[in-house]
Amino acid sequence: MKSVTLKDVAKAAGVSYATVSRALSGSHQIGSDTRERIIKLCDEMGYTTNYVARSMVTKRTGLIGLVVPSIDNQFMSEIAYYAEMSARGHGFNIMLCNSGPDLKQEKTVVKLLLSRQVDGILIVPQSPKTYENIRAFTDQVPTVFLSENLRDQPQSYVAVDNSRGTYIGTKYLYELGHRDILYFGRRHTATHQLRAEGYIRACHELELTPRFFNSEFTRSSISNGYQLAKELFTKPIDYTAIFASTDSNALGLLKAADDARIDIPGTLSLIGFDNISSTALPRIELTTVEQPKRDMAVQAVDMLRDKIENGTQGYVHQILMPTLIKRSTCRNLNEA
Amino acid sequence: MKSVTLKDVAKAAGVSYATVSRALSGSHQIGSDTRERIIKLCDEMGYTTNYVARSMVTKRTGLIGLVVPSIDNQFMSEIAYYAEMSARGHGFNIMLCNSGPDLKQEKTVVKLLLSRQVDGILIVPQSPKTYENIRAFTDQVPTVFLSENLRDQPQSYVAVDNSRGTYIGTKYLYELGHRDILYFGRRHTATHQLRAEGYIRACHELELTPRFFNSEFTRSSISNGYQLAKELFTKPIDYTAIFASTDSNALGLLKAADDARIDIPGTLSLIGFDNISSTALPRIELTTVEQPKRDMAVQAVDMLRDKIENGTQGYVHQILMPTLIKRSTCRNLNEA
DNA sequence: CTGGAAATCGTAAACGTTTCCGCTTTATTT
DNA sequence: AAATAAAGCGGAAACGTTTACGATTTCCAG
Repeated sequence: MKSVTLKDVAKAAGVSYATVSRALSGSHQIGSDTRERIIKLCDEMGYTTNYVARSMVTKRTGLIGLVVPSIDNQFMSEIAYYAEMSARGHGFNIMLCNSGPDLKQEKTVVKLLLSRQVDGILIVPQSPKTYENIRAFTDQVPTVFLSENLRDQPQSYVAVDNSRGTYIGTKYLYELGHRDILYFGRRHTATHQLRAEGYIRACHELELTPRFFNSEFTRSSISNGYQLAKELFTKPIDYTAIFASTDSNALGLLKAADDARIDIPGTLSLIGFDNISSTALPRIELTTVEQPKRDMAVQAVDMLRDKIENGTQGYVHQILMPTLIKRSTCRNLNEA
Repeated sequence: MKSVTLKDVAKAAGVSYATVSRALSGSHQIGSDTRERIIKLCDEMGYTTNYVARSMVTKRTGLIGLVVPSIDNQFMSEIAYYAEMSARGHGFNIMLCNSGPDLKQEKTVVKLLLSRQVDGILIVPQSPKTYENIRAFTDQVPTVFLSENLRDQPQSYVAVDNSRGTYIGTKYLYELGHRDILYFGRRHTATHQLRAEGYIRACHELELTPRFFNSEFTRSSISNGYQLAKELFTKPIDYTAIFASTDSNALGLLKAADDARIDIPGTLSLIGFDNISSTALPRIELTTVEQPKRDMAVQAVDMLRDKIENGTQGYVHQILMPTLIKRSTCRNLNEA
């Protein structure tokens, strides 16, 4: 269990431990012959540098805190995957925290991460209130958000262009011949306001009348979508397509549609938003608008690295383009 | 950016910084009046203890390395969720690493975690070779595996009883009237050998003849399952049920069955293994054998905590019971 | 009133690095 | 050949804690 330290290899090499440190760090304050000798000795003795001791003096841990509402969520786990890969490629490690359902826990974990001396924090906010919830800490450590929920806040974030996502989605439905499109799902957070906005904008351009069926749910989940759709389908269906605010909602609606024997896409077309991996599954094949999760993650860590390594001040809003993923839940009315 | 240290609050309180440390740590070596005064002062000044400095002296980081092949994988992200929750509840934080597709990267991240001075490692191996791949490190830090791949190795692990899982699954199919059951998928890793074993054992008990359709794939994925099933369905179907070695394989087979217009469960019943969350989706509703991911995760961190905090030597194999999740892909032949 | 135990607090060492400073030795310049 | 620069290395401080040890004070029993 006792690991070998700089002192140990210094003694073995007959040099001071400062020299060993220099040999490892690639400093040019050292002769190339002694460097090689020391490096060889190091892995002979199985030396590995102690990051926590290094952190003590360098004031940098090489740690990035990743806080997500819950990692068992396809969107977040994909983000986490790419973020970790990219971060590690640049010498950073990820400390993972679930911020859980309530703001208290979210605050707790970012406090914890500060105690852990992380160099930066990557956070997908659990609610629009997240910003004020952790505002006290965001000036203590570089932070970038993964959400468009903070439009008017002096915080860095990267996100898809939510508005454009719904915009291109409804345009696509229009091209397919749909003239009565219902927007289904959440509307009351900033992100979802933007999505609704893009839908409205497209409607106006195409001279369609926007129609909403809203939920008061604070969380998009399949079961919430299911419940809401159950309610929706008690009423007559006087529309040919539905734009669901999230894939989860769309999946819930799909289930309710099956219950009600409503054929999708036969009698009703459906499009979602996010392109979580479940949407590609057989028998689902949901047409949807993709959030470029990979790009989001790597751009977020790039942004964070810039803040950390260059001490960049100020904030930047990085908006990524959504793309349409055409699958099997939208019917082309023109080919009738 | 400059944070307040023990010294700062000591100066403000007019005591030595050892006293402040004692006040925070709940030591009895201090008067209750001064303790309260100091504690109040601490959060007035916004003091938070520096974990890396503490780690220097205590030789404990309170960090657990979690290495998974890839976190964007429903099984692993669920494990990660419960592991993080449980770990944090006990004062530990999770350092997340994707071990990627190759053994080299797995070894690299484990080495990295050692440098990071983690107190323990939780690892879901990416291959049966993982054990020898990282054997050099497992005696340097408490390690527990999340896999039944190491039966004969002196390593701690927690896993489902894979053999029992397929055993109860095929018994269930039998009860439903199935007499010709094909086992579909992988067979050549220890885990999958065990699954095949349970199937064979049940077959013998029930006087059925075990039949296999094997893949040489080293990884269970939907697309691999799809390809394999494509091949399978070129031949005549002289069985009434299929036991897929993993849910992923089952999902791929489902797609191939749809392609081939084979009705599931109408003409063919299907059962999977793992109960990844996708299996519960509408239009999928896969009957499957569940791995108790939550229990696995918390038991794994319990085991790890025991090793860390009590220095427990030796190894323990914790086998958890699988449960059958009855959904909609198995037809009851008795109700014909 | 006194002796000693208990309570409270300060001093200092230690953890394993990195890095500044200065010393010696070698190489370069005029 | 002498003066100067540069290269290579050691010494020591510093990072912010915890904790063993020792010193001082308080308190109560005898």
